[in-house]
Amino acid sequence: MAGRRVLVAMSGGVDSSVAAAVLHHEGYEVIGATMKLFCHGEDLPDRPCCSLDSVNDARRVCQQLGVPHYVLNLESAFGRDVVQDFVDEYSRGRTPIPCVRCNTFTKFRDLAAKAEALECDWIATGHYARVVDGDLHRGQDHAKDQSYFLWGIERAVVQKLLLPVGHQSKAETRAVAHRLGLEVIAEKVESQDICFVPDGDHVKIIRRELGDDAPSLQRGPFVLADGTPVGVHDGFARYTIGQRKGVPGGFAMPMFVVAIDPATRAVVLGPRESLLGRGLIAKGMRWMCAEPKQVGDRVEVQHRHRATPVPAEIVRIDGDEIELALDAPLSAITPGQSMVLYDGERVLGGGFIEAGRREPSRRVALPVVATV
RNA sequence: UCCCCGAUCGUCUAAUGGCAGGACAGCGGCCUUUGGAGCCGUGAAUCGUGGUUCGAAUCCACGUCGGGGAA
Repeated sequence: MAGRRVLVAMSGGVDSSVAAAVLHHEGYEVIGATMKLFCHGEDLPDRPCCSLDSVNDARRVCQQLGVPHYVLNLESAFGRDVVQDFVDEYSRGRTPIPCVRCNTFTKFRDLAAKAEALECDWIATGHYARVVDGDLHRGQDHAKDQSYFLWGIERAVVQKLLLPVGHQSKAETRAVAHRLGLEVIAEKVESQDICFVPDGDHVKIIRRELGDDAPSLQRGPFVLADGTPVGVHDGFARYTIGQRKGVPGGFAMPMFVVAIDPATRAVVLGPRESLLGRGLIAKGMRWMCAEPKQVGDRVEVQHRHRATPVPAEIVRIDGDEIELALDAPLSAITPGQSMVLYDGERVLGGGFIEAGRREPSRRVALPVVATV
């Protein structure tokens, strides 16, 4: 093992604080770093992460450990890579996944670069995932596993990644926090919602960035698959595939959002069965494993956080685009969301969902190339 | 300004003289470091005014609103 200097990304929450404390006690030379990603107004209620209070909590933990603490300003890059993408995706009728982009670009690229600059040998976070033999694995506690959000990390960065809480449950993490005397943060509530959306109202962010006349915020029709209008909505950015809330009632069965068409601003509704897909196409595919899989290989696909992965076969790879044939149907395959490929516990890679297919995707018979 | 038909929770509907029920939407909670989904719980209606009846969403009269109708 090379050096023992580690940059710990500290949000001020329990998990990353425990990560820092554990590494410190194990003899690592810990440097705490809190990222400043955006600027809220002053009078926002206390939030579990990314607020001024959180920066203070992270600093206090570092003071208690007797390690340095830095606040790194990554606001402009975060604004471009995460916030801008967030509003762009909604404008295109897709559903963004900011946590993945934040991990991919902000935490494990930009912050990793800072670690490099600080001559750190390692980078650590409080994520519930594990690094095993250079591969990223699910967190030991599957109920808390966060590997779904981490598929975009470069393999080279994974080699330098330490995830001290990945082998334990949340309850154990809290217990460790108490044992190590981190009473300041031991019982902080879980962070939830998107960190840069203060009150869970993502429409506000879109309005702030694009103005009141953004097309995705204008009224538009609810239609059935055959085009029959069945109501009016207040902006397709308020909807995502598989959504039931905010859909007009009066049908014999529950109706869900099946598609969003930004051109006509139509939100298409259908019954639960119409959400099922047997094929999946993703772009921006990144392989995290040492040897990328090939057409014909079998993998397990997870198409949303906390979904049960299904077995699938890779039927097509074109550059960073991949197409999968699913053994079992998945519900609500949503453009813009992540799909992550696993081999059991091991994360193989992931990409952004481009489309789902009703019928199973099939492998195109490859033309036989003359053998040498 | 004559005649028909219709009007029940936000929506679609059930109850045809006997406790106004259901589904979806809404709201609250659980779950969750995206958005959703799911689970549990919960508020919500007989167009109005009279009349008949032990009892009216239901029958009668008038009115209001909506749809239809060849002096």
